[in-house]
Amino acid sequence: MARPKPPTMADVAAAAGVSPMTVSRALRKGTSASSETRAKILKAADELGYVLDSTASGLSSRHSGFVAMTIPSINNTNFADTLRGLSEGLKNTNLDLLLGYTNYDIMEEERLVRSFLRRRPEAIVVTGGNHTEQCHKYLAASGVPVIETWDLPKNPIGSVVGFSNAQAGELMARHLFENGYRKIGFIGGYTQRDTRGYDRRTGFLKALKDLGLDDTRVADTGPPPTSMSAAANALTDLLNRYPDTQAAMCVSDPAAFGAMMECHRRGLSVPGDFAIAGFGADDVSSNSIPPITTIDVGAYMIGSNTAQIIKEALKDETPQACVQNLGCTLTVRASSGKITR
Amino acid sequence: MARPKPPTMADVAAAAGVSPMTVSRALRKGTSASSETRAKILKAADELGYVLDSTASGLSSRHSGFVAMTIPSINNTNFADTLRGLSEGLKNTNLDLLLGYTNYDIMEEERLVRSFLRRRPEAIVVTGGNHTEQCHKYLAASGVPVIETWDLPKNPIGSVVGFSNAQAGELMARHLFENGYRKIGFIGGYTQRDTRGYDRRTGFLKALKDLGLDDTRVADTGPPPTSMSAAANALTDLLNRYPDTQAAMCVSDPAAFGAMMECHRRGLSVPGDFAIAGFGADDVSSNSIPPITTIDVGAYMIGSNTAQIIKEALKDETPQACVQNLGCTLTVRASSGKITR
DNA sequence: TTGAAAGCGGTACCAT
DNA sequence: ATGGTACCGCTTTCAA
Repeated sequence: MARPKPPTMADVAAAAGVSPMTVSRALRKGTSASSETRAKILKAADELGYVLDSTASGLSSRHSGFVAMTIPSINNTNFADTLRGLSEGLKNTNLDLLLGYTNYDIMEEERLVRSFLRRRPEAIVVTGGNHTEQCHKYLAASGVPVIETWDLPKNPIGSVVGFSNAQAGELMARHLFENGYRKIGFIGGYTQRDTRGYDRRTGFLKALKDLGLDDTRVADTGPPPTSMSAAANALTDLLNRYPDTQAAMCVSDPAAFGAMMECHRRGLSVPGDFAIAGFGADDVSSNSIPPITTIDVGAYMIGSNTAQIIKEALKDETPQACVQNLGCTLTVRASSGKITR
Repeated sequence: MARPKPPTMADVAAAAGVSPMTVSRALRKGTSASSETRAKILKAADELGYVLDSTASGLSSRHSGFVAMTIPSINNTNFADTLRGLSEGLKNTNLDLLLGYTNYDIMEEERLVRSFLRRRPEAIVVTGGNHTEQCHKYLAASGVPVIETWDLPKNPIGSVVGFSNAQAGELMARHLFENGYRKIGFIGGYTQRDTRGYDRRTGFLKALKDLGLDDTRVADTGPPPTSMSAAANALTDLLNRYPDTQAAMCVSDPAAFGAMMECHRRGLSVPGDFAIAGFGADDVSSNSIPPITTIDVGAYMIGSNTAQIIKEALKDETPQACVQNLGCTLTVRASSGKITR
């Protein structure tokens, strides 16, 4: 492509009648430069349409000025909240936040992490604690602060801001039990591609077993992200196989909504005939009729705490990795009211 | 921070007993290198934990190897679909896709675009056609292919893959009219922050006026993204001010869902007592009860066509900017069934 | 406050 | 197939 070469600092310097070094200083703040010279330089830069090349400045200064973050999906209230927390937490820094999306695929995550690390981010935030072996190696050897989120990995690479997905599942199982349900199923989370959903399911089923209940009432929803209609189909499947099931936890709130709508279409009232619970404190769970019992994981705080860790790490000579288990809380709503049968 | 300096190509070269130049070639494909040497080099690189510095290689080769994309929100099915289309369309290239999110704020977009352009992307994709003056200047002068999406800007900067949001609004107004509704409102889209939502509203109201109807029945929902509960409140507000309103279009499907739930809570059946329509062909609109009439904008295709344009542009000596109006289609569902009163 | 020189870590180009 | 050299565009460092 024979596109015109963008102007360089030398071009600006020539136009302003100063040395490139002076331009470099004038364009940054906190550096010594007479306001007169600076004005002249800014004018020249503007006229030329000059844009600083951070490829070059990064190479020279050894500061890329950005934080990398991988997210599984960009259609998810939860990750959106985490991103907001992180983004707002980094507002008062000079760090840009660049995102890459993995589509819930750890192979894709590996590719993405590799290409991020080549660009030498100041820190890297990943969603989840399950990575390919190679990806784990990359991160561990990267030399930059690594923060794993939304999970509690067994072998943390660096810092962690998360919660136990298994515990979230357990929490919900016990809630349904306490409300009188005994024949309880789980919808979604089969595939190991979404490790966090899988962990929730595992924790949920283990709790059922510990409570002496049947832990085989499971319906799959295909690969994540779980669509509402996939969850609706899974509910049908569950009821076909276990017609006496009284309640189900779904891997996410949108899934729970999909399943609940299927209940309604089948003439089952919720929770009168069938109780539903979700995960994630999504907008849809508080607005649906009935509102859906869910688990709130403090997604925003995951982000803001992560920002804090990054800022500390970049300040410190020898940053300490820290592991934060933020826990999660049950939000009880009408969809899982006490059993009446 | 006194972090250890990562190994460089020279380190790998020394370890493998070859010149840096040979390492450079061995690490790329499609270059001449004996398989024996290459193996030796790869081994050395792996042992040292070497990761190519694309800051440096980009500076030298003048190829950053990434496409930048700005998105307003990462909690939105529509943008997620566009991203998937773009991402899959770029799979067979060596281009990474890096995302930045603007939170529906064109000032934030300006900052983001500036920092993206400093990193010299191979192309830049922006959502929307409304930018700050400065941002427009940056993009126009960037020298890289610019693709504006999800809109039909009056002064395109480069290529465009979008549709007319105003036309989408008009389409829906005419549909409601044809189904017998005469007292019709609009929920959301007040703020100019979300230009696309604003355009839909403007087109909708203009069509009402052209049809000889009252075009003042508007309820605001605050800044985007419009939450379900904000839309529910707006519905209440609309009915308080115009109790005889028969139908409303909402700025998005989640908003429509929120408004519809509010109808149900107030004992209004949909569409019997009040008709609802949305925008965006979101999952929630096809799964809710009743399903919601919406407008499908072919979000995935916006992404895949954009990928195509990028590939063409990077191949060509003199890339041609192209403007694609993909249009949008009405999807009629039960929530806006023919008026019965 | 300003400038000159050196180099950040790679690749293009030209030799061998 | 491999190596040497210049240089990408900027900042660091040192000197004036």
